[in-house]
Amino acid sequence: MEFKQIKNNKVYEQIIEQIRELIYEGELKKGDKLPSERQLKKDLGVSRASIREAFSALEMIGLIESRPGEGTFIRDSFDEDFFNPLSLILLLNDNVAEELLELRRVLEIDCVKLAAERATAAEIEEMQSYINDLLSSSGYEEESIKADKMFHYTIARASGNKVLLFFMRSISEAMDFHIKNTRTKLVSKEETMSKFARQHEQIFKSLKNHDPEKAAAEMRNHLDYVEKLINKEIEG
Amino acid sequence: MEFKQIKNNKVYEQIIEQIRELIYEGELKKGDKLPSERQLKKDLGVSRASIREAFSALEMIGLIESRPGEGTFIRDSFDEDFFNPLSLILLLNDNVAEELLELRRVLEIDCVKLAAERATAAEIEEMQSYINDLLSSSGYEEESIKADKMFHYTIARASGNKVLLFFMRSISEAMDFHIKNTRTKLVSKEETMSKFARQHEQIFKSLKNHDPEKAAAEMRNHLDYVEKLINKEIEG
DNA sequence: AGAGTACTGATGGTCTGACCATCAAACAAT
DNA sequence: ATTGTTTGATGGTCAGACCATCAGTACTCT
Repeated sequence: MEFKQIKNNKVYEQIIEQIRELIYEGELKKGDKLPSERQLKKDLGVSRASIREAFSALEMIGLIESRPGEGTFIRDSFDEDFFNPLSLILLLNDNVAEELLELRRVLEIDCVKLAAERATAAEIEEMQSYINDLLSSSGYEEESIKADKMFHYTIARASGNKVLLFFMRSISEAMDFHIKNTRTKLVSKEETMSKFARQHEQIFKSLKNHDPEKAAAEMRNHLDYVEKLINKEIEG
Repeated sequence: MEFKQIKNNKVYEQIIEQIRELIYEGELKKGDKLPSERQLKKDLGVSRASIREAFSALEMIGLIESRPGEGTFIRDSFDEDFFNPLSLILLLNDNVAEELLELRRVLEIDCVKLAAERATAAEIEEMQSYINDLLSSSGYEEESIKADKMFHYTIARASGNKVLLFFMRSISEAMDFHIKNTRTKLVSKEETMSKFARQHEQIFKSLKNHDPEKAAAEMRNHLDYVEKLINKEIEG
């Protein structure tokens, strides 16, 4: 005898499933407008409440966007600034700080290789400005942190791989909470920041010369230093 | 003059925000039971509908789980089998197939390095079994695909980095849709499968000997071959 | 005493109908 | 041509109701 697992899907999950399939089949594309809640209520034979549960879930993951008075639309890009739920989930796991550090390391090194091959003139110019920011902002914690993050972020963007960029951002966001205090302590030291700035410059030079291996080596060096500091700070 | 952006957060978003903060502060941990919807309704002064919208969103991303008659709980692990919303978002982007391939390449190579260092005896044994499956399942498409996927999946798990495993799964799921048909065509050829099996064996040997660099090289070789086939299939 | 049964209360799941705020478009007034 | 006004559709929120499910509890029967 063989029994099939009985799955008592909730209504809102079935609604999501249908929308999902429409996306797979290409019937729903970026920017498309979904039917109104009241229309869907008729079409699907369910209550508006269930539809709204489905919509809020889809909005949470950044797939759709509801605008009062207008309607509900499929988002046209996922690289905009929306809350990334991944970081929330990562929060709940133990030892996740170490794993995040490890993963960031491998991703960032691959990232800088790709960036060295593909970075455009505009992106290189942008990186230069963040290096300048870091040099001139010594003493101002917030500005320093921002300049540091933006430098790395721009590298990720210059990799030309949006999925990679998305992953890097998820990791970065998650790390912000796990290592928040540590980060502030690190950057508050004048000496550390000037060393960061110099390392960034080294990475940047290799990027500018489109030398992937050199850039990777410099990034490795930079991350070694960062991780050493973090470990020292964590362990006391 | 400087104006601040007015943000009229929806009620359900504010509820999520509060839960989020409770997690950050450590007041909510894995397996914890949330207050009932009716209790939260009183505490927060909102309707049950809004609370349910918040909950369905949190359930979508796999953070919580609602069980009728019992209550709502924080999930105790995110590596179980829940629908991964990331793959849905990735579907909407153009050229994402190429980016996924590129990203999988770099991640999988780093993955196999870590796995070579850390794989346990049990995991190595598991890999061996999937290699045997692949050898013995020639001709049966479904079994071959499963054996192939499980081999790679086990490597990801053996890396010991759960976040990395999570990312690999997201990529794998997303790729399944973008390259679904292609995959089936690839595996249907007897010749291809036997070659896959041999390459898996090479990777496995290096893993067993805990030789990261060799394993990475073999993986690179394997992925080169796979990507060559995929490109050939896509272009005609 | 032990095992099974029935009741009860709490919980999530769903639906209905209502009211509000917002927006776009058509229209009216200047 | 610009500025208000109206109107209808839409999303946002709420209250109240009913159901199915589950965990105890009290009860019954042996």
